[in-house]
Amino acid sequence: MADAIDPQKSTRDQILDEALKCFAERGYEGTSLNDIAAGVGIRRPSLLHHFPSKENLYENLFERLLSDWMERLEVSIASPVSGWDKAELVLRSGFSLFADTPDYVRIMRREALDGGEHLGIDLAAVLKPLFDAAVIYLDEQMRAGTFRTHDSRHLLITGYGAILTYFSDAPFIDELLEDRALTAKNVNDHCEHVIGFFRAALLN
Amino acid sequence: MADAIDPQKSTRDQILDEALKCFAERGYEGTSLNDIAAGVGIRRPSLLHHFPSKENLYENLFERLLSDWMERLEVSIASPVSGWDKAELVLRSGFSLFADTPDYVRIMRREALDGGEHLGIDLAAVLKPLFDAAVIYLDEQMRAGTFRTHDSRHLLITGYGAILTYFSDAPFIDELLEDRALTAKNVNDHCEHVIGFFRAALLN
DNA sequence: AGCACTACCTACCAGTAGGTAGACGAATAG
DNA sequence: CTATTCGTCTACCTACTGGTAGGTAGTGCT
Repeated sequence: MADAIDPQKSTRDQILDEALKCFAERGYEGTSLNDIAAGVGIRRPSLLHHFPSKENLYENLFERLLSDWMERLEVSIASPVSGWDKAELVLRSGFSLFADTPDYVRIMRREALDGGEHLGIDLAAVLKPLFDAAVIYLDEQMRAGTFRTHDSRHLLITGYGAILTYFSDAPFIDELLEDRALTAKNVNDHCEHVIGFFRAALLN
Repeated sequence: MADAIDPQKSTRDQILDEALKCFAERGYEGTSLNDIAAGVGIRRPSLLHHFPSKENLYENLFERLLSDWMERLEVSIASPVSGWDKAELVLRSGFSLFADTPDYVRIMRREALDGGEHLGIDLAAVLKPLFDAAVIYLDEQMRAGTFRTHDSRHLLITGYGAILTYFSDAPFIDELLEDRALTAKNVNDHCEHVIGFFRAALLN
């Protein structure tokens, strides 16, 4: 059952990796510390030597997730392009971010579904500044006539759902497509589709 | 902790109602039979008198969900309108369906996230015929020039994500909107937004 | 009255959960 | 060379899980 995990990695990082995989696949309640420990090749008490509790492990994982994401997203958000190019850049960087970390997407999704019960962190509170900044940006573009008029908040929620779902619900989409959703080709196809769809909806 | 549940309802139906609520809120693993029984106001063994096992209870719930949905969706799918009117009708009936049963949406979402592990039913297999029919319909419209050209399968996945997310992730969206996502007004706003967005993307 | 049936109960079972205590061995520092 | 620290282990704890056993009211039929 133990995976071929890079033996150079510290046990702590191996635990975080394995926990990411398990929590993404089976959720917080569906994952036992024994599952994670077994995946790493140690016993549960040894795991608890590195993280004082299941909840603490989960929170560490989630903090790493959020800081990774924020870091990568802020780079593209801060870029100097404007108008549609900016929207496209953010969409593309979101796609590559999620394609690199589909397990993060699933955990994040589970957390949004639960309303963030397992966390000391308030997920929505962390993302809200980004949301608000995006609302302001979209409203400016619409006022300037660069984008067609939509309700910017609902537009963002639509985009959030459209993009994240492809990664979070990959096992389900596999069956609809009769193919692995997360192959490079399929991810790219979906990315191009979403960008084309948004362009058609936003540009005249 | 016991809710004000209509005392006329049979115990069996009260159990199904409470189970729906619990599974939607906390997931399959996160819900214990004690939780459900307590919500109904009976003990766990009495619950197990009505359903032989947790899994059986869950499957009963899910079968009711799927048959309700299929029944309501097929009515609008079978309607004689065509072109954009048909797409709009299906979108609207989907919205009213989901708005009526947001707990169903959350359970369904959890199932899609897990890949359907708790079920004898294969969720994707049930929905695939609808998916395939919709692909054929969209391809026809695009070939006829009624709709702009998109990848119809990815379009459907985008729509699936955009619509379901609003209901499944309602607790999270509450915080982004700083308002209850599932008020009649907000649901209606989101519905109008999504329809407007799809119209802009599909029609010239 | 006698019987079967429903719906509930308390008490219990084996199994597993997260978490703790304390021992062991290896490495390391003084 | 000793003392300490680190990471791991086995053995254990309590709480809770899904599920079972057996019993008991109440209902309605014969």
